[in-house]
Amino acid sequence: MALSDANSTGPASKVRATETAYRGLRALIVNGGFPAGAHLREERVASRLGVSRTPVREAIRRLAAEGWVRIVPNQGAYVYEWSKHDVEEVFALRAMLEGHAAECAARNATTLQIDELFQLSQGASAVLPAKNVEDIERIAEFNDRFHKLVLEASGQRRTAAAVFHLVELPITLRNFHQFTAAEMERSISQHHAIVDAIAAGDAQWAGAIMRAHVLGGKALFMERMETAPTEDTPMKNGGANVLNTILAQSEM
Amino acid sequence: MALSDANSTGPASKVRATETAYRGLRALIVNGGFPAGAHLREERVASRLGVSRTPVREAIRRLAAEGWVRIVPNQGAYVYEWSKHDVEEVFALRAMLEGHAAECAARNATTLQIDELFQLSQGASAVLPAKNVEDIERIAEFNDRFHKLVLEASGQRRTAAAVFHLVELPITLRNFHQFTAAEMERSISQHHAIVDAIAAGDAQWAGAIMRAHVLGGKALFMERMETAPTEDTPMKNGGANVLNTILAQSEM
DNA sequence: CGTCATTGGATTGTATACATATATTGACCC
DNA sequence: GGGTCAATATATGTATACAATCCAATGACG
Repeated sequence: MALSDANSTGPASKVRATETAYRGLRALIVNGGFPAGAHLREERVASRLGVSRTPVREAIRRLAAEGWVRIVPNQGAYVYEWSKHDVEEVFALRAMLEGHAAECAARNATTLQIDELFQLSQGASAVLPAKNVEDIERIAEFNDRFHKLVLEASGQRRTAAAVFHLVELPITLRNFHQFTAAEMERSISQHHAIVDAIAAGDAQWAGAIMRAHVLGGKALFMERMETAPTEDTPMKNGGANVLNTILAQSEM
Repeated sequence: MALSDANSTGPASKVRATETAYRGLRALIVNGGFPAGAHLREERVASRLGVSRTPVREAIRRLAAEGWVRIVPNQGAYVYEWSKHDVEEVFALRAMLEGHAAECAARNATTLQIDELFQLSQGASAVLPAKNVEDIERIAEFNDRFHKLVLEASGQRRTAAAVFHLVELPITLRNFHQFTAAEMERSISQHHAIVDAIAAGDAQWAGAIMRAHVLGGKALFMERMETAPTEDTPMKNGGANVLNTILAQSEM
């Protein structure tokens, strides 16, 4: 989907080339254009994305900071592969960091922010029951903004940055597509509870729910993971990183 | 100190320019060459460090990812200032992340790693009581390697990266210089306890001590902070960022 | 006199050319 | 025939030239 744009050889419409490079390269990694372990030749990537090496270099550095690729000095960048262990680590970190953020938000959030959180969780509820893909997209959007806003309301700039870093706006949102109706409902109801806790100023409560919420997402994610890979993907080049694909099929 | 090298206009010896740019620019920020809020003009920085704009750009991106500067598209980078709030956030994050890492290390550490941890904490003890600056440097070195090794032994790659990110190898080590003999002894004895806990495979214990250890460092740090700034530094340009100076007078 | 459009300077964004380091391949020697 | 060394090719690291963008100052118009 988003790939069609990234692969186009023509000049990248009118947006900034560095953004084109970043999104395009990440899409290529996620969708298997560059499989795990692949050596990212700058020029090759550049021509493939229709930009020059400079923005590609910046994109690679950024992806390295976010943990997608590994840079070897004077040798280049190689794409990391996501093991089950990596996924577990990411969820554990998110539970810690977002839980902490929720605690801080319970102490620091402004009434305006609380109100917006309320409206976001209400907005998601209003869509239920989701009937089509469009509905799901809307819920995902609400979900996305909700988590972002909690991080913002925490006033913990570095915590927020660390979470973004981890897997820029990751999993919870992105695998919403695979949620069942019941799972979706539960997730949204947890959002309501988080708002309540923050509004009440109860830090412990807010943190506990958020941690449970994230770890709940992890459970669902791991469930899906068991079935997807280890099938006919010989871990070589073939069908790309199924795992990566699940992780961030974002691209706007 | 390290500034003399960073300010030299001559060609940066023979090492990589990108590294020169990164270290030099960070040193300039830390030591007040660019005060908080300053606009980092790429060309100006480049000429000041004796390299071209390209490595400077990479350095800026890297510093942005680490939270030292803020990038505004099409406008440039501005150095962040470290408020008391920031310091508290960083210590809170470190307590969480390093505590978590200690827990994982208690589960995953190899006997070899445990042995090395033991030797590192023993090595620091052997230096006590510290008589001169050189002794303190050696203890700081042991301390540094100890914390790094715990992160490595945790097997949590991303957690380790996040901690590095936070304030690349930060505070604990750097303000060792200001510790009293008693404080130093206590810190090292806590290292011993951490090794014991990891060796025993007791995750909860290891995590608890590590958290206490980091937060103890925070208390000492905040104590020193009260006295240093808010004196005659009108928060403008004057005597640089005292806070930043304390935070990372690393350089090597 | 205040507000808005225009123009000029300065700065970032991007592309490309050049320098340097690494990996590979082939030849030569053992 | 295998191993080592050297030469070459390829890729990254760095510098610089050019384009697009933004900010500020200035002048015109209401």
